Amino acid sequence: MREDERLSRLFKALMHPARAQILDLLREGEECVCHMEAHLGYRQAYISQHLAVLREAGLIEDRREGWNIFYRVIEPGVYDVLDRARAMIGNRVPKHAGQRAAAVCSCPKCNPQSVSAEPMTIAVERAGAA
Amino acid sequence: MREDERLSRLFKALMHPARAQILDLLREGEECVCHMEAHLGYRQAYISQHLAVLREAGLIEDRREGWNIFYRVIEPGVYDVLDRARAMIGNRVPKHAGQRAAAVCSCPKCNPQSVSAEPMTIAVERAGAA
DNA sequence: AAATCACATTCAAATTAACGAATGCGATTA
DNA sequence: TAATCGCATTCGTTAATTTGAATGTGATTT
Repeated sequence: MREDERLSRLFKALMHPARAQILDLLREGEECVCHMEAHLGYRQAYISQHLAVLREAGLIEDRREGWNIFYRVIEPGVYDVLDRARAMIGNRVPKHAGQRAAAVCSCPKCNPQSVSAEPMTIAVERAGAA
Repeated sequence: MREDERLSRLFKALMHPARAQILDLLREGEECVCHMEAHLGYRQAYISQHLAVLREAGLIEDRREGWNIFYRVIEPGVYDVLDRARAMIGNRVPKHAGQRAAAVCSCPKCNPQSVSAEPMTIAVERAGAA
């Protein structure tokens, strides 16, 4: 693949706001899909589609662990690109918008105590439950 | 315009190889359209279309001088983005592919001696000319 | 083996980008 | 003012991207 094609493919991957959000979410390390779903507020299939674009662009790779699939950025240099771009347009780099609203997904990383925590139902249970 | 929209617009502008070439050609300073046409080998209208995209993305601005219109990069920070991107994918930054093949266009910058040089006909004139 | 969980893929419709061809336009010269 | 120069814009067609909806898949539990 030629130089300009690789460059084009990189920018094409960074072009979409949802994909930039996903990459920002992966700044601190690998995350599962349910984590992105919970923190970004997109539908699961929608996220999976953008993950496929990022994967085919060679930016991320995945690892399965039981039910969950964890994604991580292959080359941290993407963050240099993202940060320079934000600096150019005069924006701050997001302090990974997640962090709060913890344990909203059921992956073992978000719920270290109970290896197989309850499904994504949190405090708000069915109104008429016991 | 929101942050993510501005970021998206920037990457969308950098996405196309021809536009990256144009920006690389403007590293050393302003150039006229005929210069890009001569050095990049694209048709004039094609270049103008990409210049319009770059202009609407807020990356370049133009200045008229007689017959020629000179373009320049507004925010040099784009080169930080381009260079980081190339570094990430393991490519060198192009040493502005122009420079040689000088004076192939008729703009006063390429032909400082004769303010209004002959049109783009170079050595190869009409076969049957005097 | 059947059901379930987390996630991926396919399909189709709508939007947008790319690009060639043709034409328009402002400034300059004759 | 008519012709020319350098460049911009519009138009139409083709290709790519986006996004929702539906469905498929591998690992796990029962």
